[in-house]
Amino acid sequence: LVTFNTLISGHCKKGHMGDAYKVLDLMGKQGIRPDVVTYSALVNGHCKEGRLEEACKLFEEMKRRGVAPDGVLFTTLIDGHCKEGAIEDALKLHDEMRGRGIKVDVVAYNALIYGLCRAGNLKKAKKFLDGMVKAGLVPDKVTYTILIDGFCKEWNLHGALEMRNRMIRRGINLDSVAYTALITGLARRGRVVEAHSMLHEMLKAGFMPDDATYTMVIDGHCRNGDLQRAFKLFKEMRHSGVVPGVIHYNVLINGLCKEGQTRKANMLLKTMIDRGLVPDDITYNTLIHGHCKEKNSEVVRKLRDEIGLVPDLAA
RNA sequence: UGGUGGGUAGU
Repeated sequence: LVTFNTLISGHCKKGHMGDAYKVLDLMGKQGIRPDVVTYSALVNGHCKEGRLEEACKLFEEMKRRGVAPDGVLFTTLIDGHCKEGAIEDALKLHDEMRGRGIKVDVVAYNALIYGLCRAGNLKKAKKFLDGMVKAGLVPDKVTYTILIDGFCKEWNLHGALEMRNRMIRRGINLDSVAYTALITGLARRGRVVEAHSMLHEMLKAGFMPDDATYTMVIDGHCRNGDLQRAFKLFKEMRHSGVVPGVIHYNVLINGLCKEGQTRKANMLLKTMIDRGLVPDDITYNTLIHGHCKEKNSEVVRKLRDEIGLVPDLAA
């Protein structure tokens, strides 16, 4: 059973649901009945590919077959619904879970808080935070990071910073993900100076900013029209061991385009290709957008012919 | 053996 479950979970994580079902079939032929772990892996796979109906169908099928759902399976479903924006259904699942006497752990609360944040209901998200504490649970760094990010996305930096303080008061240190969530909030708000100093604070605290952290500080400088600092940081980040990736180039190309420096943007595109990076659809859309604004549709055609980039529908 | 957090374009 464990062997089959391991295989099924592997296929589901890769998004190869067809293969997962082949293994399930094989498993049945061996006379082994899928258990709650098998179903969780499959349900998770369907959730991650955005097929909630399939996930729910399996869930119902499992119950019909007399397999009892547990907390992990409920959390999987709750998270799947939250990510599709179906927060009301996620809350119903939460009720069903409690009705069955299944305990709601930190991971389940985190999934719900994430969903509430995505729905823009920060008030209720905070209530759930209080609720989990009252239930005797200890919010962890994921809980707080979700809330920091949630407040940032609502442009409520005050709320985000409050969450950071609550986190620290609980003796939880910010890690690089939490820092980046905050830095993102600051950078998008045009508060790059603070974002940049937070990057230094992070280094002092012993956390290595990673590619995402640098992306946002570089992007912040670009949004401020300060390409000098953006490029300077782009060079500096190598010293932190961060290898420039497609996203970093995309951010810089976008910055150049926004400043009307489309020729330099093209040069940067060539540079990234020379360095062995593969531009993605965002690179192309960014360039097309920039060139169209400059009424350079000829250049767009040239980029397509010379570099062979294919615009997608959005472009 | 299964579940939760951060980054770029357009929309």
